[in-house]
Amino acid sequence: MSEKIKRQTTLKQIIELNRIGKQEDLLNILKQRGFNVTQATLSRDLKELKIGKIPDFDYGYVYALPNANIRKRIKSPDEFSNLGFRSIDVSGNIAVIKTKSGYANSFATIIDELFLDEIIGTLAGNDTILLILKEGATFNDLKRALILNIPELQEFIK
Amino acid sequence: MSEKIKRQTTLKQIIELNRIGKQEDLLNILKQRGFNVTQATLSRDLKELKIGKIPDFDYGYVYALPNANIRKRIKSPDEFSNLGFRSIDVSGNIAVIKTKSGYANSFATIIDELFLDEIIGTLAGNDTILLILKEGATFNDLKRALILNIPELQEFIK
DNA sequence: GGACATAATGAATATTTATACATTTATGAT
DNA sequence: ATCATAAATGTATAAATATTCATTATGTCC
Repeated sequence: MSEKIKRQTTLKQIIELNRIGKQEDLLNILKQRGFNVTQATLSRDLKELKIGKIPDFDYGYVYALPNANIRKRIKSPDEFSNLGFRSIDVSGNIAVIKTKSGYANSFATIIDELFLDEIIGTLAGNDTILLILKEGATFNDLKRALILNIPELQEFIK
Repeated sequence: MSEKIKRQTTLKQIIELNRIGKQEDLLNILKQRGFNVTQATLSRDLKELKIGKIPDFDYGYVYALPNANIRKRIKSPDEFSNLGFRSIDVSGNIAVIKTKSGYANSFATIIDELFLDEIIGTLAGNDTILLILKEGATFNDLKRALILNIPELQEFIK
């Protein structure tokens, strides 16, 4: 897993478990965990992860994960171990994911529930999923978003 | 209703209907509507209303209502039980219609039978329909045709 | 009405955060 | 490998926003 992905995964954990109000605090925690980056990088990470800042009753403002991610962490961690993922390719604004026979639907459901901005719709057959990309979204955007949300895919996507 | 409540109500409306990235823009819109306040007051309003700022795909960051408020504006489930229509989006030459679970097929059949010039084919899954647009047909062409034939859709397509 | 308390607001400022620019590092293609 | 391209990051700074402090409005109790 690339350093960036590791850091962003850690970041999600931190924000999930704490109420943090400024990037400076996040930086310190990251530092404790061995990630030495600057505020600028952190700011970019937060943007990529779609982490927002919302008013909190007790504290002023705190960082919060987007709904999609919050939902995702309810799922059992090993749910992804048997996704049946085979490959992903893209042509124009359509991405095609191949899965093991019969796995397309369940995999597509998982993707649906991520509510990714990059995807405007999915369609699953038996072992094939079509992802219709949003206008302007690139293959790389999609891949990054998928890996961000399903880190297990990292090794299968290049 | 006190001036403050009026202003905050207006504020929620504005944020619900627009993608706005900074308080300055909000201030201008408020001004147009007769509310003359400063950025400081606006900042306090946003905090009271628990309005946060979240990353958006196209724009950088946009203000967003807390989840509780967002859910309110979702139409009652039975609103168009006859069709199950949820939303329509387009990317390139493909339009994607989302329906309630299980409704895609019947809705697609209805569309098929309209024999619209703008559509060269449809494909339905469980809750998603793909419409392949004819070369040269725009999203607006499609929307116009759909509304013309299924007036009930009028209010859900903008 | 006047006196007191509380809420609302503005002006100025400190804090926080995004981003332009430059540089380095990784990734692909031939 | 070598070149070309894109991605990742740091530095410095601009942009955006929360807050401090002072002032004005809005009650409410007598």
